[in-house]
Amino acid sequence: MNQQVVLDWFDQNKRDLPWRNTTPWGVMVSEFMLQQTPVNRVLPTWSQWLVQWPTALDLSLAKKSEVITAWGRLGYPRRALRLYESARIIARDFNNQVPRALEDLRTLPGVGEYTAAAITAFAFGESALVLDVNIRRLFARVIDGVEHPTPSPSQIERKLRFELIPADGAKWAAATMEFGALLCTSKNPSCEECPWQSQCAWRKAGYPPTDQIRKSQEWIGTDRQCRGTIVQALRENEQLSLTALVKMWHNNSQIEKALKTLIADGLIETTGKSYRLAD
DNA sequence: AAATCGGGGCA
DNA sequence: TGCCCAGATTT
Repeated sequence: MNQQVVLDWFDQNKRDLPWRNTTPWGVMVSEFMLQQTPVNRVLPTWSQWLVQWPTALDLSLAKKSEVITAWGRLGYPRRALRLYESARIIARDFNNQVPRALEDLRTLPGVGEYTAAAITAFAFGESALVLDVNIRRLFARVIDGVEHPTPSPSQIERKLRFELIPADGAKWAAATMEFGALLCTSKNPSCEECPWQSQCAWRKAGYPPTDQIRKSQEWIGTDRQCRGTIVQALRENEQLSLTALVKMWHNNSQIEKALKTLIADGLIETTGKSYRLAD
């Protein structure tokens, strides 16, 4: 994969979002608001929020009723209360500075795997495995050849996406996210404008709809069938990469389980990068 | 894994 | 109505 294509596209087409140039606290507020709420609806509320409470300490001194009111119509107001509680913790335990360490971020209420990685990348400019719905959909299409990603990322998906991160991991996260949000959209993607259209696996496959793959377990098949598919593929090929195996089955978590059991049973072995039949 | 968030907006 | 949205948490 040529990562530079997306990085160049990002330089030319990125939106001028206010949280691209702000404090770590500003980034953290944006990430809370953007959890399941579209960018355009967050914009005005975010600007007003940072004028009212420029730092975590400022928010920690507010009343709960003020916080709920300022959240406006963003939805899921429990996010506002988690941000409020996180602000109090940051003010009390972190000297009013958003913590840099991933493990510290994860202790804050409302900061899950995605948000911790996003703050690492967007607030501190450090490389992190950022997997939001936009990025996951982009890779599902270009690499895996399916329309939609699975409901939640598996260990194998994390590993494969981690291996794609180039030197500037923070820019990579922003660029792929913007790409998914503006071009590789969930509905009506702009494939004709996509710089990756010639190598997109989903396009090559004829844009098959994958709602059934995503939502129906029966369509995928049993764990036993998954193991059989892997073994048969390894009989026909000397060795296969994880990418190749995932393409074959499309259900990452099931592949992951099947590979573990096959290794435990001594049927296959791995070098870390590829798999082959055991002697 | 699946439901829930005492959600909201748009086609 | 159904789908989508820079997810997190609980059971």
